[in-house]
Amino acid sequence: MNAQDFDNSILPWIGKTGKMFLVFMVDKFRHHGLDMSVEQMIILKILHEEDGRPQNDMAMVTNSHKASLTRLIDNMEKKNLVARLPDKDDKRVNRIFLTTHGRKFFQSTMPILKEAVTELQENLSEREITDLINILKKVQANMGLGESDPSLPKPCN
Amino acid sequence: MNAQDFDNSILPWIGKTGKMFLVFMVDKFRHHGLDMSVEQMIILKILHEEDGRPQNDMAMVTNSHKASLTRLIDNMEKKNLVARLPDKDDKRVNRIFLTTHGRKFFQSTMPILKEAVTELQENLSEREITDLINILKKVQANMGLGESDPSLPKPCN
DNA sequence: TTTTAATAGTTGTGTCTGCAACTAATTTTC
DNA sequence: GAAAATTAGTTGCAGACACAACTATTAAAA
Repeated sequence: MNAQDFDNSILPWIGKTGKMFLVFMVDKFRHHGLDMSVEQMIILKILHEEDGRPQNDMAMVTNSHKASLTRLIDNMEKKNLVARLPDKDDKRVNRIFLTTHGRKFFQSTMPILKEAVTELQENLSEREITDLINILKKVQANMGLGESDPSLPKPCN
Repeated sequence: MNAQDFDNSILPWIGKTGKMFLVFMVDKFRHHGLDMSVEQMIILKILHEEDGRPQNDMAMVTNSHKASLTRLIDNMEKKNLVARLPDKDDKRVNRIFLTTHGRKFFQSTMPILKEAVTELQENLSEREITDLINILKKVQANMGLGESDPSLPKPCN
């Protein structure tokens, strides 16, 4: 394993593209005057599709630690984007709901997301887009296998 | 822009793969008993290729804010992986050098990186690997263009 | 040359992240 | 039914991140 092999592998490209993506998105939000992180956007999107999900579900879907979700939801509650409501049947469970403001806010960001998609995919053919997604699915599967190792602490706990 | 369009774009795939990658790498380091973050590994790799780079250079290369580099290098100095040495000609500049321990440590992680590459690329053909890298290059170029907008605060300042 | 501008780096503040340890509630097991 | 194990969530602690404001040094402009 020399430097050449490493640079010709997908590892550094996956890593750098992911990092650049986060910067790209935050810059885009800021440029439109939105005080919004990518993580908060993901939460809004999930709730927009299925409101009232348990907090623990959100941790699973977002590949985050449950403790991270606690703080993220805390901050979003402060901004009046979401609200915690205790589950009626299971008192341990917090269900997260979009507030009216949160729903309106998310809808107002749709044009920005659309703009981001357009810019990201500029100069990419339809074929390249589907190829990229399919290959990334394989890469995700490769990374996901490790989670099934029972000797390791599982994420999202 | 509906949910379907969004999910069929590369945006969520880039984002999720990037996040999974960070978790994957940290888990791998931890599994081998290494207290090491991806960011620290990148710094070690850069210095291994070109020792004594100015701190500001490192911020540019790693797409990080210079303030982030300050703390990252702080932590790596505490672990005796790198050392700051002031530039002789320009007293503003800190040059970062690998310590003997840092160099040895980085070399000991090479097998782990090799293992990570192998796992990431499992079930991927040579063609898919080169395709993925080439498409990601285009995506990076698409994200990089925004940086040239003079009205925006530039990163790495 | 003296003032002004640009550059490198640090520090304060706040967000997102994970891990470990904890509480409270629910299941399982005995 | 009571004890033990599991689950959901919070909190303390710490690493990594960005932005703004700051110091110190160097370069450019007047």
